[in-house]
Amino acid sequence: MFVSSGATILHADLDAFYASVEQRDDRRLRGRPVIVGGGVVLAASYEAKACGVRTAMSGRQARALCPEAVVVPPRMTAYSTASKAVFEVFRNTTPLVEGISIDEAFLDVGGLWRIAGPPRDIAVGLRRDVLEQVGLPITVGIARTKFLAKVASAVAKPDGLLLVPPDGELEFLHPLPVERLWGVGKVTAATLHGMGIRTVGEVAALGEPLLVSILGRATGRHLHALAHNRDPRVVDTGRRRRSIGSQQALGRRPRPPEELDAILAGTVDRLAGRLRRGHRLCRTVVLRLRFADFTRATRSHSMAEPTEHTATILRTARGLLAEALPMITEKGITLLGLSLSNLQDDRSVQLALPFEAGSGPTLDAALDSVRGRFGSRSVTRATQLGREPGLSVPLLPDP
DNA sequence: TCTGGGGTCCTAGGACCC
DNA sequence: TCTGGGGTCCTAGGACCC
Repeated sequence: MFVSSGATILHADLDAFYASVEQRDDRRLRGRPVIVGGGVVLAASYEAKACGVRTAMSGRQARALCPEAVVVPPRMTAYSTASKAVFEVFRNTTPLVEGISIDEAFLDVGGLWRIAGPPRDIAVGLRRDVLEQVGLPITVGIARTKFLAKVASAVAKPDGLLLVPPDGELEFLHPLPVERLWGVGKVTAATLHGMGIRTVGEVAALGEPLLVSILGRATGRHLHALAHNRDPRVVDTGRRRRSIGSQQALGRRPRPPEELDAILAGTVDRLAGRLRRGHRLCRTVVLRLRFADFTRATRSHSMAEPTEHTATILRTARGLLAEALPMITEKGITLLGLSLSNLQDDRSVQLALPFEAGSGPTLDAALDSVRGRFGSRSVTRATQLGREPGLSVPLLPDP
C-alpha cells in the first residue's frame, strides 16, 4: 500500500463557532462584537476577542472589557444543525473524517491526489464549500501529522489556511510557546514556566526521563514526543463516544433534598433518552457535585448489567445522591450533574463463552465461533464482559 | 472574576483473582 | 506459616480540551 509521507492531514476548525452562527443568522450582528452566553462566555466573535473577551470568562468581566458587545443567549439547536451541515461538507470531501468536537475535525486527504489534487487545493475548496453551503468561516491547517495540523490551524486563525511543509516542521514548531502543545493547560504551563521553559524547543531540549519526573509518566512522554514532532496517530473514523452526561448549575440558594431529587430525575430521563436514541447502554453512573466553596466531588457506581432503562439508572443515581447528602448539607451544593459511562452497543449479543486466558479457547477462536453463528461480516470487535466468562459482541447492520 | 456544559484521558489505591 | 507477582476492575480525583 502506498503511504504518502507528505502533508496530507487537514485540521478544519470553525472560527468562533457559536458567535459566527449568530452573525450569520442576524445580519445586524455582523462586524460587531458578539458574546454568546450570559453568566459565562460560551463564545466570542473576533470583534469581541479583540477587546480581550475570552471563552469561559464571566459575563460581568466580559461586559466590562467590551461594553459595546451584543450579548445573545445560546441556541444549541442551531449550532448542532450547522455542525451537521459542515460535517456533510467534510464527508463530501473525503470519507476519512474524524470528528473532534462540534466545530472541528481531522480529514485525511492523502489518497485523493489523483482525483482532487494536492492537499492545499483540497483545503481551499473545503473552505469555499463551507462558506458557500453553510455560510461559516473555517480555518484549515495542513501537515504531516494530526498534532501539527492542529497547531497550524490555531496559528492560522481566523479565516485562514496554513500548510506546514514536511521539511520545515521543527522550524515552525520550536519557537512556539509551550501552551501550543496539546495537553499543556494552566497547571502544566505554570510548572514549565517555573523552570524557565517557555518554548516548545526548550521542552524538546529536555530529556524524556526529566520531563517524566516533572510531569508524570503519561504527560511527560506525551509532551516529549510532541516537542520532537512525533505523533503517529492516524485519522480514526470509528471513534465512539465513551460517556454522556448532563449537568446543571444551581446557584448558591439552598436546595431541599426533594428539589435535588426532582432535578436528578429530569437529568436521568434526558440522558436515558439519549442512550436509547443512540442505541447504547451504560453500566456506570457517575454523580458530579460542586459545592459553594468550589470544591468538587464525584460518586460512582457500576451496575451488574448494562442498561438504557430510565428507572434502573434513576435507582442507581438516587443511591449515589443519598450517599452524598451529608456532604451536600454540610457544604452547600451549586452544581448537580450526572455522567453515564462504560457505554456499550445495544445491538450487542452477550455470549457466555468460556473465554479465559490460559485455558479454553483463545479470543480469536471465540470470535470465530461467533462468526459461525452470526455471519462473518457482523463481528468486528469484542470486549470482555466484566468478570464474567463471556464476550459482548456488537453486531453491525448488514451492509 | 466568583465560574457553563459537554467531553477525554491519566493516576492511584484497594479489592479480588490466579 | 509466610511469602510473591501479575492482572483486571472499581472508585475518586484531577488536568485538559472545546
